[in-house]
Amino acid sequence: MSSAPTRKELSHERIVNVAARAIRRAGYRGVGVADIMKEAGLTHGGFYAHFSSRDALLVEAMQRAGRHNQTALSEAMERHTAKGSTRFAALVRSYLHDSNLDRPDQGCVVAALASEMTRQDDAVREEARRRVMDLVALVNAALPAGAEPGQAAVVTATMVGALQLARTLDGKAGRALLAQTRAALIQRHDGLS
Amino acid sequence: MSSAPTRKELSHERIVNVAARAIRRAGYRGVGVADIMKEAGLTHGGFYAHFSSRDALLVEAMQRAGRHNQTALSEAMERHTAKGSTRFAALVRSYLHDSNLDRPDQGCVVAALASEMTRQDDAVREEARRRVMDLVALVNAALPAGAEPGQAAVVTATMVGALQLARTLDGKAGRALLAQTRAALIQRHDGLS
DNA sequence: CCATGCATATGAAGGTCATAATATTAAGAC
DNA sequence: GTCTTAATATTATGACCTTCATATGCATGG
Repeated sequence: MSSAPTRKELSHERIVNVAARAIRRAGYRGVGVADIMKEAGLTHGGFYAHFSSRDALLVEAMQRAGRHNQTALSEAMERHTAKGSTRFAALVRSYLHDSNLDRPDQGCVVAALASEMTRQDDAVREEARRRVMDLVALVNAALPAGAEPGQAAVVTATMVGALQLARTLDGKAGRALLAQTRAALIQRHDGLS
Repeated sequence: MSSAPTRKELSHERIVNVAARAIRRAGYRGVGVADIMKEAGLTHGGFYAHFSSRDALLVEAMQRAGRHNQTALSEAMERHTAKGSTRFAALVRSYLHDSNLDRPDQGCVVAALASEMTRQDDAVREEARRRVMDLVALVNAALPAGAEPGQAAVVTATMVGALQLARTLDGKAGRALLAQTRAALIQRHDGLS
């Protein structure tokens, strides 16, 4: 299975990776099947040899995006804890980094799609729920020991909301909002800066 | 102007009110011109006698929804401060009330559309920015005197994110997240309760 | 009270773009 | 060299935004 990826599996991977970026950049409905296939170097005709429906692709794309987010945040935590920062501060600084303002296609999939999630049908919605729960779990694991239960959900909501509002406001105001949110979260849950 | 509304003005009002609910329920792209006109008791043909484009309607609809939100929150604050609650606690309890889980078309327009705002073109995006700024201003006015500058933005982000995440999670988990967020915000910024 | 004229709404149609399905061609394995 | 896999090209079907010619209805003046 993993030893020799067939040509079809390689194409499948490419399509999913392209879609994982596309939905974060343009939303669930922002990019069509034809565009995604084209960006993956294929034509749209063969799409249904890979996925049973457009929604099936969306589910895989969200999964892929979520996995990328988790590894990126985990790596950021490893990197900065080595430099004396706490895991939580590293998480907050990475999640709310200014670079995420311009590149939603590489940022958190939950923040990129949150307000559209409730409008998808069952399979996509279910995957969206998992993405939210995984993100809360990651935040919870990064919180200093002894934090009250439920704080992880509140922190997650704050980060998701802040990223969205900062993207809606223009550059300067957006960066200010991100900075305020970073400072508030780190001060509140870490004590130190 | 305001003394005798013409027939056209009445129709216009109906269309905008319908659209203000529709975009919060289904998203910017979720409902077509024909659907909105139908729900307003008209046919889609005459749409462009009222609005120069679909986007022009979206701008007015967001404005309308925002105004409704502001008055609803203001009224909730008036009502509950009379019963001994602080303005801020009343705001948080109203914004994050459980009833908003099932009725996004009556809740905050920012929470309903935040992740889609960055993908609209100029006019709609500009109005979206105003909606965010107005919401932050409302929160700021409700914060106890002496709050640090910038706290309003963080509180707003928390409320917006919490409502979105709670809607994505199912009923029970969603209500739990809302409750945790209400408690955290009120305890943090009010001291009491 | 009726007729006239403008304001307003109707319903059909054009054009674009989307998902989905199918037939055909190209490529690779045994 | 045949057989299977995979991608291409084409088509069917249907939404949706927008425009336009036509019809309707309300208000105002005679």
